[in-house]
Amino acid sequence: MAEATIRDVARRAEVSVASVSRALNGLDNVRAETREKVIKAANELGYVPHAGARSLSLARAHAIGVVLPDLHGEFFSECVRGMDKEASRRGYLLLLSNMHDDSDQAAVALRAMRGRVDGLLVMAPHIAPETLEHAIPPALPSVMLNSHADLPGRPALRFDNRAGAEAMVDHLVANGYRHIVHIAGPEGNLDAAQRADGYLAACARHALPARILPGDFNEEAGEAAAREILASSTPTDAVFAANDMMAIGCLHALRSAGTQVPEQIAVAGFDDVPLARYLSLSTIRVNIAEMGARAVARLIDLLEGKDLTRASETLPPELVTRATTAPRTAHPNGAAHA
Amino acid sequence: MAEATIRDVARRAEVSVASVSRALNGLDNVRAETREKVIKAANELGYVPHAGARSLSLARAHAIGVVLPDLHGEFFSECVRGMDKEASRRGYLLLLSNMHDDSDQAAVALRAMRGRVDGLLVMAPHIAPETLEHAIPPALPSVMLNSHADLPGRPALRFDNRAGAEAMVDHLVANGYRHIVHIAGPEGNLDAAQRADGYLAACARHALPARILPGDFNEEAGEAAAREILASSTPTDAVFAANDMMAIGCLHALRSAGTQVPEQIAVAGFDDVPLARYLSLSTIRVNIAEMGARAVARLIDLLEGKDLTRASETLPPELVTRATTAPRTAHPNGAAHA
DNA sequence: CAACCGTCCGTAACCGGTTACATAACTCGC
DNA sequence: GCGAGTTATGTAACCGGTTACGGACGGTTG
Repeated sequence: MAEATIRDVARRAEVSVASVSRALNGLDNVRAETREKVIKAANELGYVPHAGARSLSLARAHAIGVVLPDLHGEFFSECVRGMDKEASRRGYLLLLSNMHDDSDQAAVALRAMRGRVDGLLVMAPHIAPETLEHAIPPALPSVMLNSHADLPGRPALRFDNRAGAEAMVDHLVANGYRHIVHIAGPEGNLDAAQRADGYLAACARHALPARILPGDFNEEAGEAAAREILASSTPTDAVFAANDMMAIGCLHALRSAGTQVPEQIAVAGFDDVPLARYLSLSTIRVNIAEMGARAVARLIDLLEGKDLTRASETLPPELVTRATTAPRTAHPNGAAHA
Repeated sequence: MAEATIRDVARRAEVSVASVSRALNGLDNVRAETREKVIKAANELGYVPHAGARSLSLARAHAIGVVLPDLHGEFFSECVRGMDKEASRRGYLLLLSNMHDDSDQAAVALRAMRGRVDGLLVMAPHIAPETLEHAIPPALPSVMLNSHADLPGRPALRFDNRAGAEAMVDHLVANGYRHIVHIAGPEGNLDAAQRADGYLAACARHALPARILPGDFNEEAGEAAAREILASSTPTDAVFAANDMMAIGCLHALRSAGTQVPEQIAVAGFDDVPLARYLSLSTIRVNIAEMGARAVARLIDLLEGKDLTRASETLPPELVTRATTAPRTAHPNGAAHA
């Protein structure tokens, strides 16, 4: 019942464990005949090496740990998909762990990785850098994603949220919108804060009034914001939500209330989730899959000694203009499909 | 630089490694004073146990391996999310590995799990059962998801694709549609085959003509099918795609061509991806997250000796009716938003 | 005081691999 | 026929934990 070990193979092939190891790992100091005996025995026993034992003696697990917060829908899958693609291309496995919003739990998740992975990918926009630094086993190489500040020795990859938000405001202004409301993301979330900053900066630059409504990255927050906007007396001709899900909630709520989008109020989001395309929602593309893949690539380079810079990277944002922010002056009636 | 080991802690606390192990694992045969010394030393050194070594001597990794095929978008994230939720609740980590369509690669992925995980979750609707059985390390408990046939000793969880497809056809018929075309999934895919079966069975039951167009689960296939339908002289009043993405592709292509949905042609899908709700697409809900969570629960029960039945489960499908299959007779013009 | 018991702790074996080092066997040159 | 050099192989230590086993110690009992 129990799986065969290297010693079982050695016994059956009538050689030593060292020879089995050498033969199966393709070292060249093994007689061809011996190698064949070993391979035959291994096949007969259905021997599969015990990766745990292997990584213990090699001090190499060929796995990388991924610690992510609770991500909204597609974001999560895209991120993991990008990571997995690069990881499997380079022969690594991904060990996944969700850290929920609590920082103690995060510490537990991070510690659980010790001794099973060669390095860590950590996305924790909601955890203070000192807390994080303390929670990550110090000798584990790691790459941070969307983290607050740089941790010493740990490269970070992040999106230029601020530039993205500014680009969107610029776009809205260029298309004739002047009263732009921002629906913010959750308090304490770095992405959310940077997007709000970019919005404020751009408004200031254009000498436009700024108005921020609270939100939490969920669709319902977008709906609530729409109600608020419709009920309020402040004039509003565009809504820029800190993420697509809120923009979508807002879009639906506005349309359900009979408001024409974009004729009366334009709507824009951030992230470019697949849904956005179907709803013709203008947004800022955040290629999270690529970020994941790059993070893995950086980490593996680091592990294999190929990355000596340890520099952080900022990925440029990309403005995606669709029908929900069509130019204010010209608005053909039914140009709403992808 | 290197991480502290249990021996470092023992040295600093001036006790033996055995005491350190006992103290840190909460065994009761340790004097309170000793335990404190150990904890103090461990904290000072920032000691984190090496999970790999631990699992080697305990023969328990507290991790479960997940081997999935290339899943389309949200399906993947939902599945992993459900698994992760249950796994982290019960103190297990998830080791992820994509197996692409190739069965050799699948074997590699499965073997790489040996010695790292206590059990396996395998979704492989495209791999022959014998091949699979041969590829899974025999002593690894595992739960199959959507697999072809039952493997001995390995419980399987699957959706009742056939019943779901029948339910959708029944619904279309009840709503007055008579010329229903099915867009099939990829050749050799079990889900696809069962859905097609259900479609054929229901058509036969209603004495309706059946017509199947080829597809591959991607949006483009849905678009191609739409063109085919529009170009063909065969009358068609409803399209039932084997998954939502194809239905969505078809829906867009039909609308772009000026066809009214559902007035001229109804469209239905399968899966109920989040997008479906926004597009008011009728579909069969496949609660993949719950399936993932259940699979994890079953596997852990198996690992901990709580599940003795090893029985397979079939999860019932759920029909979700929305605007794209509204009754044929009454079709209010603009009832298309969620 | 000896016998006995319980508690706490340390030594060393073990999990399943890899590999440094020692050794054996074999070739080659002289 | 012998030493040097090369190559294939085996022995045992090691990776970092856990734990069976036994010893030391102190307290109780007869």
